Amino acid sequence: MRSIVSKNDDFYSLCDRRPCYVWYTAPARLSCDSPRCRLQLEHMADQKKEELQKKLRRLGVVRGTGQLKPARKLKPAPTVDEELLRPFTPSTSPNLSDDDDIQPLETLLPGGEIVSTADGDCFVLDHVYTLDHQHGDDRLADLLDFSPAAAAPFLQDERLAQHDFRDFLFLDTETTGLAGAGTLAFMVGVGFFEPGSQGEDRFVVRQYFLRDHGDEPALLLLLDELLAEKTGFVTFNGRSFDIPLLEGRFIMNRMPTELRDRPHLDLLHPARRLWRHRLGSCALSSLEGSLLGLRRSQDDVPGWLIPSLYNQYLRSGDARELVRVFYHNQIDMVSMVTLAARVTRQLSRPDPADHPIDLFSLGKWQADLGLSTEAEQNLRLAAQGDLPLELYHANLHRLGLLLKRDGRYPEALPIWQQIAATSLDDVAAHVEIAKYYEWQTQELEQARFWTEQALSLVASWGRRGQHHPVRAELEHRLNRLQQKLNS
DNA sequence: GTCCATAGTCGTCGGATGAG
DNA sequence: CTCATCCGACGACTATGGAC
Repeated sequence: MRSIVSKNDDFYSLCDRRPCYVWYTAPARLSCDSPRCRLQLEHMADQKKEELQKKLRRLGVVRGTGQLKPARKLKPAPTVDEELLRPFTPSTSPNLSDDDDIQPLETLLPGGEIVSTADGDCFVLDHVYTLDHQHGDDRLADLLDFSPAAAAPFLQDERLAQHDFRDFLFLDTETTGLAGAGTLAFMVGVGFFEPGSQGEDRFVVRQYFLRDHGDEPALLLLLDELLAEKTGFVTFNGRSFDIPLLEGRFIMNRMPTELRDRPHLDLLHPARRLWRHRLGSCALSSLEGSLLGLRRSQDDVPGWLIPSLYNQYLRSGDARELVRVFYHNQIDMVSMVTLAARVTRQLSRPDPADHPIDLFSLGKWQADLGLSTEAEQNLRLAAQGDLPLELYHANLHRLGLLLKRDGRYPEALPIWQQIAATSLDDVAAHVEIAKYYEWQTQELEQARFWTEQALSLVASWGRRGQHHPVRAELEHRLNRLQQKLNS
């Protein structure tokens, strides 16, 4: 088993730009500004850093390759993993280097079983949720009030309108790294609705797991069987990550696939468009806290730690730490269900009581798609709410543009005037008003007035306004208006 | 009818951002 | 040498309307 593991695994490498350590399971290409690096630094006390530096020197890892000492053999597995795990592990955490107490998977996850296929065996664990299961602020049943059809016009995929969420497979993989040809999905979690014994629906999370790399053909075979029963996917960033990765694995195992061609609701992009303005980060773990009302328990593990836990398991055969990975994957899957409900609800039945920032985000998306009626409604609702000034102006700009494109100039005018009245530096609204008077009503005096107003705004910027391109543009406009007025 | 300036639209590019 | 998507910026192209 050791031969599978590259000698770069569990590698500590020096970050290029600052004297901090980046811990990573592939050749590190991370900068100090990466979130992982910052997080790592947060959790690493100075004392620990020094200890690690000493250890790294002993291991022959130093900055630059010029002065490399021959590295000592890494046998037995160094305890450095432990050091890094400590901030995230309860103090009762088992000692990984204790070879006497290795616990195999089947003992730790009693519900799991080894399933045999024509291509070998694979560990499979099912977890069944009733639909009244509470997850954060929501219940799983909430999703079935909605349809993927709600997302069809927004994602511009009509196939989403033809199926129920019961026809979709929720999917989330845990892998040996972020990307690259050598990355494996050592766990594939799928979730689906199915009728229970009494006819009522339930939600099944099924996790396929590679006890070692040789199990992969069996995993793919079992996954393929399940895929045949379903038509589409719900994922979080699966379009960029999980699906291309799995497709690569199918190809490597000489199995035909059509994963990319399926209807696919990737929740990341709708979530970003709907909530980025209000919530900032739209990582699934952030959305759980800020949107779904969920706090992960102590049993969870941060995503970036997962590849090394798997490597640790491959080396030692001890699956104790992997229990947390199974848990993590399960929660991801269930979060996708309630997140899908939130997304489809927001797209199909926005509530006037929703946060005005969310109504703005939705209205803007609808406006971009040409859904003018709905867009106007939501942008006007948002404008009545309590928006931060910057978004308030962005909201009014989008509304003004919508009305202008619709030829409704007289209705757009008061919108632009509202921006001009409430902003100290919004030249764009002034220019729109000037255009309106010049080209729509030929009130050249008014047009000149608003152009001059805009110019005085730019002048108030001081040195920055002096050479700003908008100034030249405004002066050009003013000259033209002056000529028209003179003739 | 032609010419010109202006405004609006469309395609493209680079930077961010998620996924483990 | 991940990769799909979004977004803002920017240049090229097209449509429009006024002047002659």
